[in-house]
Amino acid sequence: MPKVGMPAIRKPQLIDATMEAINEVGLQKASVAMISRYAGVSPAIINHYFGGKNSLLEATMRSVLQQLSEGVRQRLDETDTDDVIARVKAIVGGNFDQRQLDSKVVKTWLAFWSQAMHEPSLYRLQRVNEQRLLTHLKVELKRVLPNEQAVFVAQSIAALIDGIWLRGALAPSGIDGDLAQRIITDYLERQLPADILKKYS
Amino acid sequence: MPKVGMPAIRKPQLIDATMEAINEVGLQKASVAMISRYAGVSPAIINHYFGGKNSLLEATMRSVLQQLSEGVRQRLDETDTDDVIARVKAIVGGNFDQRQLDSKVVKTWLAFWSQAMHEPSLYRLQRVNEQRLLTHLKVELKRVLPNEQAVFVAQSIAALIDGIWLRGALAPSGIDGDLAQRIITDYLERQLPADILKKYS
Amino acid sequence: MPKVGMPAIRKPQLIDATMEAINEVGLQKASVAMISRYAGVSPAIINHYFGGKNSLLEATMRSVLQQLSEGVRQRLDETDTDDVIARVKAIVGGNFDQRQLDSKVVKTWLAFWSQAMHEPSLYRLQRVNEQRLLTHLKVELKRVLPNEQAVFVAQSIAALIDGIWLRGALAPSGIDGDLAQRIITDYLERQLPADILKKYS
Amino acid sequence: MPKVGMPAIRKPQLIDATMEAINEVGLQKASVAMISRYAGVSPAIINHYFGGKNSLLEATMRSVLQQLSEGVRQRLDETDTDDVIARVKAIVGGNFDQRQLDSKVVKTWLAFWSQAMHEPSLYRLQRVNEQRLLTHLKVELKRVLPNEQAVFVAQSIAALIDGIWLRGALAPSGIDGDLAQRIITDYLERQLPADILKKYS
DNA sequence: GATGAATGAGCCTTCATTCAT
DNA sequence: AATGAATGAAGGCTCATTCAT
Repeated sequence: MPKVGMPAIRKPQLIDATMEAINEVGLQKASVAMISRYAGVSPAIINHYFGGKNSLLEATMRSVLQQLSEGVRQRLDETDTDDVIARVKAIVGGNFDQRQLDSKVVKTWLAFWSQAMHEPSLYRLQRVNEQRLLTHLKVELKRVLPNEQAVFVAQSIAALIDGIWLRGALAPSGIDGDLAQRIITDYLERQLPADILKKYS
Repeated sequence: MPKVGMPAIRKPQLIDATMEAINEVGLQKASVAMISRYAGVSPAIINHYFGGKNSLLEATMRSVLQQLSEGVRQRLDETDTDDVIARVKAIVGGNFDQRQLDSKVVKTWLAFWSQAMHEPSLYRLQRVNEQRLLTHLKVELKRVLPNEQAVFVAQSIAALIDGIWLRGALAPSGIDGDLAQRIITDYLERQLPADILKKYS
Repeated sequence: MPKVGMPAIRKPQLIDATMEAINEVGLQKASVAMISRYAGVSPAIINHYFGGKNSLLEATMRSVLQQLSEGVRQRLDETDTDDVIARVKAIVGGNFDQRQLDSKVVKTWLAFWSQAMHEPSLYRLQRVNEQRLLTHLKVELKRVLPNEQAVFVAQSIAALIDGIWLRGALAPSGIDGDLAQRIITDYLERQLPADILKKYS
Repeated sequence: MPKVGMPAIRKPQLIDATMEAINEVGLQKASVAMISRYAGVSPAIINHYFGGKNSLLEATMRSVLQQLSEGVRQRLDETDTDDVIARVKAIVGGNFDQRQLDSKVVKTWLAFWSQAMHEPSLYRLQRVNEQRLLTHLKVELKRVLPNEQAVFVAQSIAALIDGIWLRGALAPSGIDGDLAQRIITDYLERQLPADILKKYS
């Protein structure tokens, strides 16, 4: 009499426990034993559901990325298709969503970022994510800027997002989402031609 | 009389081997055995000279930070004290120095960045470094911008530096130092008042 | 459902293996690897059940002390409450019980005796044991001797017990329990007043 | 230009350092490095002068035994050849000499006692010492007691000496030499025939 | 004589994983 | 489905010893 639907319960539970463990002691010391303890289950469960620690870590990262991706998509959906400034703000806002600023998530992010350089499976996930951010920005900017400048500005904004996030991750005061918006909006406004600016303000 | 002066030879040798190991397999898997193999010495030597793996890692990070710090200082020394734009460029240049872009160094950086969140000793080193970059920038910018804006722009440029560096670290093509200079110079020029700009171009 | 109740099997098994190892090569060289080999299990099992080598050693000592304590208590229980000479003999007998004279146990005892001076946890156990012997003797002797002499005689008998035991531990012929009884009984008879003696013989 | 007479300086210095190390952390943790640190010399010195750690330990034990042996011999030399009670007291006194009660010496003794069971070279030294004490006592006692009783009493006194010493070694208050003399003298007086007793008191 | 350098062996412990139940 | 039992591999570290100087 196997209970049905257990995977749908156990998997998120274990992914959450993984992030908690990483938050507490770092990826390096987040052992299977500790993760399972956080989840309140036996260590063997992890192999049962994920087939190994590596798969669990990959699933955890995938979960974080998905959350980010959805945060951005949602905000874009709620934005006027033509209001470029608002759309960029939506993208920035999605990247500084409250859930993304949780210590647990931030540390998990950073851990995977470092880890990704040595694990092809994580690397691919990371790359897709990086490119998606850039693509989103380029799509919007190309509608109001010459092609070349659009790419240039997109790269800058992507760098600002990651840079502010990274520096905030290390700061004792945490990541300041509002400051991020102010910095990036200011930057964007200085790049847009006067007529576009006037149109949306 | 015994051989003397070995520490001066062994310590840098071991630090270099540490970076090589991190470059190859990541901090997590960079074991004492592997590091000593890269250095061509016995594993016990690490404890002999550093007293433990942790101290070696700390020394390695310290070494990377020092190299960065010196790169910036050198470039600043070669720059006209009054030319703010040139001085900011020097700071940026120091952060994108050829030695800092070496794969070995980049991966070591990132590994420590992630690790720093869970090891107070590394955390402190990292914080000092972060603050130093910000301070350097603020000192220069305050001479040409109102106080509040100077802080704002300094934070932005610091974020751009770290963001471009971080995104480049993950990109297969590596970090593009020239692009960094162009993006940041462009940003700075859009922030400076017209009269200042004219003066230095 | 997993196998259960293993601790009750494994713990005594590991404690016994520890004594065997100490018997064979001494406490100093009794490594976790060797102990687990004697027990026919993997070295990791020791940490699984005891959480470390030190705890296993402490548990081993505790086991020996308990065995001794029970041996004395049993013999006292089987003795007439009023027959002081018989009760002292019971105490001596318990200390020279066959199980306490086994080479394995003797060497373990001696090893811990030496070790106790530098490990507080072992020291406490040892002290309790020492004091218990003395107390047992004093309780009995005070019923037939003036207070001061009772203490004096109790100390002497305790010393005789430990001294005979210690010297026997080192002798190739082992510990001679009968001789111990004769020596101590003779000593006691020479200390007791004539009327008491007559009463119990 | 080798300095001459160095062995005569270094060897006692190292033996003393060994006892200090044993006193501080126990035989088990008294490493060559620590001993040499106590002696203020390089670890290699030990191999130079003793050819290995084991030899140093053996020499240390030999030194302790010699000191004991001399203490007894000296006191016997100062005693009337015919006064049996005084001679036994001399033997006891030698075993509870002030130098033998030093914490450093006591812990060294006990450490070796335990160690002796597993190292033939130490075992032999220990045995010789044990037998010498017994022989000394028997020689004296046979002059005033029937052969069989003399052996019996000698064994008892030897056991008292070792027992009091052992129990005192573990007690926080240390070894009480005076109590030892009182206990043993009392015991002896109760064993001696009345005429002998009268003769020497 | 004396020492710093260097090492190989071994130790305790941790850990991801497998398995019988 | 779930788990306690068990393990082999590996990790960091300590240590006695050797050697060139």
